[in-house]
Amino acid sequence: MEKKYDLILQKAYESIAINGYDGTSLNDIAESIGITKPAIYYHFKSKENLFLVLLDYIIEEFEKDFKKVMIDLNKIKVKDEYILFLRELINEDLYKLKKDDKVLIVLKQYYLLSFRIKSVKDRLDSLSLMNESKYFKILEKAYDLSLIEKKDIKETSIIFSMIDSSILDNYIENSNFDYNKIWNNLINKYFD
Amino acid sequence: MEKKYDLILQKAYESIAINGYDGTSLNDIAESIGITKPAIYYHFKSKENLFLVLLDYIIEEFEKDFKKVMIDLNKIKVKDEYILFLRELINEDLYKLKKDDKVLIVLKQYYLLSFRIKSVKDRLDSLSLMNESKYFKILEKAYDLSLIEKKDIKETSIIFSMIDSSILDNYIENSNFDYNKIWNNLINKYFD
Amino acid sequence: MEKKYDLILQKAYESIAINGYDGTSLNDIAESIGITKPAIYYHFKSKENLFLVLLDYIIEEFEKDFKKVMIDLNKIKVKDEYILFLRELINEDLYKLKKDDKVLIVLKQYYLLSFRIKSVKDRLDSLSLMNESKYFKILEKAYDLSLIEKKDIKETSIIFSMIDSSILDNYIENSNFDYNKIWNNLINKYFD
Amino acid sequence: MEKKYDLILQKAYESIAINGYDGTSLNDIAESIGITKPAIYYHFKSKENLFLVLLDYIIEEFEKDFKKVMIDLNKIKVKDEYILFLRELINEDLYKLKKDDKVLIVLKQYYLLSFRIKSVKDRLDSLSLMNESKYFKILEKAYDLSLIEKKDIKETSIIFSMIDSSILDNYIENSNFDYNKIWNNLINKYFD
DNA sequence: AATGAATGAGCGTTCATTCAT
DNA sequence: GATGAATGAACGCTCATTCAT
Repeated sequence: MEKKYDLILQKAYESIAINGYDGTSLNDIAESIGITKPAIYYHFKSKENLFLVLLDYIIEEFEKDFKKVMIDLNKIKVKDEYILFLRELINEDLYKLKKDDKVLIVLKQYYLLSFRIKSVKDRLDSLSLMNESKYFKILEKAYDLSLIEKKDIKETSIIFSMIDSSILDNYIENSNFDYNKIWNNLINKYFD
Repeated sequence: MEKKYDLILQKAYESIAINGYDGTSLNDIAESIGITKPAIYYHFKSKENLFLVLLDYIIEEFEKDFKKVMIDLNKIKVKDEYILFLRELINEDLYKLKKDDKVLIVLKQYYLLSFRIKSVKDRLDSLSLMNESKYFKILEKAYDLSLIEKKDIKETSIIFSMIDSSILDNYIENSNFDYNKIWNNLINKYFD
Repeated sequence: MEKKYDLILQKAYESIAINGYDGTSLNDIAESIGITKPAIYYHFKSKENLFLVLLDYIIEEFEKDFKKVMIDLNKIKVKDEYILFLRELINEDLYKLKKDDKVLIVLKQYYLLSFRIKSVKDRLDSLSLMNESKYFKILEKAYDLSLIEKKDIKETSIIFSMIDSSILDNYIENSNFDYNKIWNNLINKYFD
Repeated sequence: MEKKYDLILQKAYESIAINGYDGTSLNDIAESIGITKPAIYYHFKSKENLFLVLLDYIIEEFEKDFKKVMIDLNKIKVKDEYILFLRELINEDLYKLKKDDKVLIVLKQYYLLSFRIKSVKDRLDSLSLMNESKYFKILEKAYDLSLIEKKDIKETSIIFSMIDSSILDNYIENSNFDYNKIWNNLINKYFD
C-alpha cells in the first residue's frame, strides 16, 4: 500500500519542479508510474491535497535539519568552534542540495502557488519563520560568546540568512560558483 | 488605437503575478477588459508571444534604470558622495517597488517558465548579466576611490547584489521590514 | 464494452463520406451517438488516430476479398471456367457496393487526405499495390490457359483494372448504369 | 482591379489542390498574396462564391478543349486520319496535364465537395455530360467511317472514355507510366 | 479598392474529477 | 486497491464574416 503512494508523491515532486503546479497533470503522474488516474484518487482526495501532503513532507525535512543544527550549535563552547561551525554551515546546505537539486525550485513553485492557495501560504510562512529563527539563534550564540553586540544580533542574522539562501540560489544556476569565497568573506568581515 | 493592445498587456501582467503563466487564461484576460478571445489574437500571435512581448517591456524598464544608475555613478568624485550614492541605491529600488509591487513576483513567474520556454530563458539570462554587471561597476568605482582593494571587487559586488535583491524580496512580503538598517549595516561593515 | 468504440468508428465512416475529414467534427460524432467529445478521446488518441484505425478496418476488408478472389482463381482449370469467373468478378464487386455504397467515396476522401498525412498515404499505397497485383495474377492465369500471350499480361491487366474501377465509380453515381454490357464487351474483345 | 482578383483565384486553386476546401482558409490566401482578409470579400461574396467562380473558370477551359477536339474531329475523312487522331488524343490531354498538374486533383476536391454543396454538384454534372458526349461523338465518327457498328457506339465510347481518364489519373501518380502502350493496345483491339 | 479591429461559432485537445464495478 | 468509462469545463487557437473608415 505504501509503495504506490510514495511513487505518486515522488513523481509529483519531479514534475512540479519542471512543469509547475498547473503544468503538472495527474494523467502524466499516473501514466509514468504505470497506474490509472482514479488510482491517485484512492490515495489522495484531490490534486491540491496531493501537493499539500507533498509540501508537508518537504517541510518535515527542513525541520529535521533545523533540529540537527540546533543540537550542533548548543555544543559550541569557544570562538574557534563557532567560526568553524559557521564556515561549515553553508557546506552542509550545499551537500543536501547536491543530493537533491530540485528542492529549491520546488519551493519556489510552492511560493508562487501560495498567492492562490491559502493553505500553501500558511505552510510556507511557518517554514519562513523557522528559517529566520535559525539564524537568529545562531547569532545569539555569537553574542553569548561575546563575538557581537546584543543590538547587532537581529540585523546580522538577517544578513547571514540572506547570503546563505542567495548562495544556494546561485548554486543551482551555476554549480561552479565559488560560494566559499563569498561566505568566508562575510564571516571575516563580521567576526574579525 | 493602441488602447486595447496596452490593456491586454496590462491585464496579462496582473494575472501572471497571481495565477502564473499556465493559470492565466486568455479568456479571462479578454473578458475582464471587455473584448473576446480572438481579439487578443488580432494583437498577438499566440499566448506565448503575448507574454514574451510583456517580458520585453519589463526588461526595457530595467535597462533604463541600469543606465540611469550608471550615469549617477560616473558623476561621483569623492568617498562621501560614493557612500551617499550607495545608501540611496536601495531607496530608489524600493521606490519603484512601491509604485509597482508586482514586478518581482512576475519575474519569478517568468523564471519558472524559463525551464520550459527557451526564449524566456534567454531574456532572463541577459537580465541577469546586466544585474551582475551593475554591482560590479559600482564596486569598481569603490576601488577607483581607493575604498576597497582590487582583489575584493568581485566578491563584494556579489554580496551587495545578494543583499539588495534579498531586501527587495523581503519587502514584498512585509512592507514594514526595516531594510535601511540592514543596508546601512552592510555599508558600514564594508566601508569603514 | 466494445459498443461505443464501434459506434464511433461507424459514425466517423458515415461522416467522412459526406463531409470529408476536415468537415467531420468530433463534436458531431459524439453528439450523434449520445456521448461527449472527451469520451472519444478515451477510445482514440486523436482525430487522426481515429481515422487511421477506421482506414485499417476498411483495408482489412479489401484484403479479405483479395484472398477470396485468389482462391477462386486457383481453382480454374479450363477456358470456359475462366471466362465465367471474369464475367462474375464485376458482379461480386458491385454486390458489395450495393451493401455499402459509401466505401469508394470514403476511399476518395482518404486519397485526398493522403497529400497531407503520410501514414494515410502509406496505407493507400499498399492498397493500391494489392489492387494492381490482383489483376496481374488474374491475367497471368489467362496466359497459363494460353488465352493471351505473355507479353500482353501487363497491359491487359491494367486495362481490365481500369475498367473495373471506372465501372464501380460510375455505379455510385448512377445505379441504372448497365455495367454488364461494358464488362462483357471488354471480355469479348480480349478473349475471342 | 483585375490583378488581385486573379491572384486570389490562382492561390485558391493551388490551395484547394493540396488542402481541400475545408483545409483552405481565406486567411492563408490573403496572407500569401499580401492582402488582408476583408479584401477578398471586396471581390467575392463568400468563400463558397469564390470557389464557385473558380470552378466556372476551370469548366470553361474544358469547354474550350471540347470545342477544339470537335473541330479536329470534323475534318477527318478516312480511317488512317481517324486512327491518328485517336492516338494523338491522349497525348494532347497529357500535354495539358504537364503544364498544370493540379487540375485533376482540384476536380476531385470539387467532386467530394459536391456531396455538400448543390451548386458544385450541378456544375460537375454538366462537365460530366460534356465528357460523355465527347467520346460519343468521337465513336459516332468511327461509325460514319464504317469502322464500327452502330450498336457498338455507346459501349465503345464509354470504354475509351474510362481508359482515357484512368490513364490521366495514373499519370499524376506516376509520370513514368507508359500510357501510350495502354492506349494503343486498346485502339488496336477495337479498330483492327 | 482596401484595412483595422473585432466577433460568434467552433475546432481538437486536455483537465480534474466521478462512479460503478 | 484499483480500473474502465465517462463527464463538464476549460483551454489555446482558427474560422468565415462584418463593418466603420
